[in-house]
Amino acid sequence: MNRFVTFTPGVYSYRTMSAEKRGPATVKQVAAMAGVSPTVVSRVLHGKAAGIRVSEQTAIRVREAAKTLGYRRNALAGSLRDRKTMMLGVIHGVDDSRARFSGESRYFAALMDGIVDGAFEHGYSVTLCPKLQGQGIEDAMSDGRFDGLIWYRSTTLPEEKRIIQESTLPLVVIHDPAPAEGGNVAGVQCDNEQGIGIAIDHLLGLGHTKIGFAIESVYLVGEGVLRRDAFLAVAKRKGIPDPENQLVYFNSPSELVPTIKSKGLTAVICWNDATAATVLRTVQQNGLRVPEELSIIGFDSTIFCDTLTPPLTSVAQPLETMGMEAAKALVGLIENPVEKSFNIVLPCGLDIRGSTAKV
Amino acid sequence: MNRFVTFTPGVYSYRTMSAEKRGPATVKQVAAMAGVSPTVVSRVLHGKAAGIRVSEQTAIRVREAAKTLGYRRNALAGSLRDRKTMMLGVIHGVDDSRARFSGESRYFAALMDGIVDGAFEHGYSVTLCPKLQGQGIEDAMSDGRFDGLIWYRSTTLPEEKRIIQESTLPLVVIHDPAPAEGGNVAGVQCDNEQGIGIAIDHLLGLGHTKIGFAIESVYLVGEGVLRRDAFLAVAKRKGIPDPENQLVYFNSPSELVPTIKSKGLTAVICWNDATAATVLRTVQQNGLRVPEELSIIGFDSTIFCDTLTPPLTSVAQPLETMGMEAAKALVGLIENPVEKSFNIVLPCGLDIRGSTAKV
DNA sequence: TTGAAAGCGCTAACAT
DNA sequence: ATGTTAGCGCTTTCAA
Repeated sequence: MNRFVTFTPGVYSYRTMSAEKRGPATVKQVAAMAGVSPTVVSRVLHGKAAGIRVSEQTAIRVREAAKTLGYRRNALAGSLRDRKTMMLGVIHGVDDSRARFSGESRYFAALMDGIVDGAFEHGYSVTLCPKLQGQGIEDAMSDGRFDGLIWYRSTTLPEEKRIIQESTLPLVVIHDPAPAEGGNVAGVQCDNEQGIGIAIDHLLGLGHTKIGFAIESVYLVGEGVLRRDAFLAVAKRKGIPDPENQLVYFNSPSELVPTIKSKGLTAVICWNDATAATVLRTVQQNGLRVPEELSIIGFDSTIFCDTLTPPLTSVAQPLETMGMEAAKALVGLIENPVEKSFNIVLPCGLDIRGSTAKV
Repeated sequence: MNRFVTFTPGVYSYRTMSAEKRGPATVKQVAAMAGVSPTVVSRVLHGKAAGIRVSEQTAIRVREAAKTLGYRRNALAGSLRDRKTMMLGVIHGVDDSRARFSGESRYFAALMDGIVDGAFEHGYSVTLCPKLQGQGIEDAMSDGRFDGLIWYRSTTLPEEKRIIQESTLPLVVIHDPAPAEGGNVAGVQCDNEQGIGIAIDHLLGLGHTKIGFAIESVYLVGEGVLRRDAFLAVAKRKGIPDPENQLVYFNSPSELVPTIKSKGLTAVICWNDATAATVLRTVQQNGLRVPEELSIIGFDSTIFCDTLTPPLTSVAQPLETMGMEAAKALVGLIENPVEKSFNIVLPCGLDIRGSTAKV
């Protein structure tokens, strides 16, 4: 029995198919109206130009029917069949809350601008997934909705490492390096060492030699450790004597001024802007003038650098570029899977504001 | 013939089904392993507690098989069948380019924070759709991927009005009112009249009576018109004489100072922050001191208000709230469609900075 | 309590 | 050049 009851050539009984269909017309309906099979409709409307093999006459009838019926391709059905959704998922849990676009830090906003630009350029949509709503990352990884995932994270839990390694989906991790094991994962990071390097160069150029690196002990994980190690490596390379002794670890701001004075520092690089703001406020409260008596450099160049007095000189991550590269790398992994994971490391800039001066 | 070759009870020959399956296991595979039909698996794993009707024994076997196989529900397949995706689309074309998260204006960033919070709260994901990549809004409306759409727009083309009216999908328009005709559409706007109202009250409180409203002629469309009309209405209501004559339309900044002086204005409300910045710069260049000789108020309270000298007093839209309300309204329309369109109008605040002072 | 069948909309593979 | 079949993974009848 012919399932397409309306196929009798020339007889357009498509109206009988389903008087009250919600939503847009389907290939089946267009086929009925044009008096052809759904296959032909699919070929005319979506087939790659190469192997269409449909008579021009038929094609015209099909296109007309499609137009009349207001046909739109159902992307969901196509995706299910082709296992291709043209959607990238962004997981953006940071600790226990989601990253925010607005607020003190332009971090996530700039990153997303890059991601979206990169994705759109290749025709992919970008979806923000609720991480904490029962939809864990492992669900997002395997519920079929995404061709690939971007994971913006600031901490590395062991549990997460495992998930990343076992991912079956192309994955880009922003901030952390991709795990050495496991394929089809890319990492995108800024070059902490180079970033600390330009900060130190800037200070050396201003005549400083007693340059410290400040970080709350509690932040000695993840990025904090990376930047501290970067400081040690670069300082050593630049010939700064005994950099280990220039480290300013602290638990409470009250420890800052004594430590800075006892080490005789004239400049402090802080592991991020928030810490720099703390240092700035604290030393000022203790009567030290910035930048006259102490130069301070932050890291991240968040938007509130401008709101401090004096405005904070800070190392700037190329956030938008990082987002863009992440999206591009992900599209690459999707379209050309690779065996080995790899990392993309991007150079930082230095936004010189008012918190640094000649010694 | 039994399609489920492995159904012989107790015989777990699921391995024969498909030795090399990419991606996660399916209900079929779990069924084979547990020695039941896919129907039962679906019922155990996803069925609403009410009508499950499966023996506890079987249920346990199914759950174990699911765990062993690492089963994950394929959201795509479910969505296709149920016509429910739990995804909201965000169209954010502004003129010819997409809205940006970072940059001078926190506009879109704050809006998105609200949208995402609102959506996540109800378990919906949020997808940013490329508007200009051949995927017009009409495609997004009917490709089956979204349960509803949020359209963030700053201009109103007639063509777009038509699309909105004819939308078959629940739709929320941010910025413009929902068209009177056509159902299941909501509009979200800030209360321009109330916003202008608090600006005027602030100025009246400072002793000003010669209060103008400035806008480039070219912006006398959409929101610009709404705010001008709001100014006229409020000014009239507050008893400011002849408000029509306090309007400062201009094509070039050079027209500003002569107009302001000829009208004898002591304060100017500008239709948005960018225009306010132009007015500020121009009058200062002409030797007028702000706020001593002229008070200036902007509209939108964008982040660069703080970077001007003096910092700009400005009417603030409740952007995050607007986004949140938009998402909630959309979820409402999805889950409980309404016949008539409606609008949500939210009150503005006034961020008082340094550009206003006693007359 | 459990299973078979059917179909969401699409298209590649295989006829004709 | 065009049509039939089958199946992506899921779940809701309906039947046993």
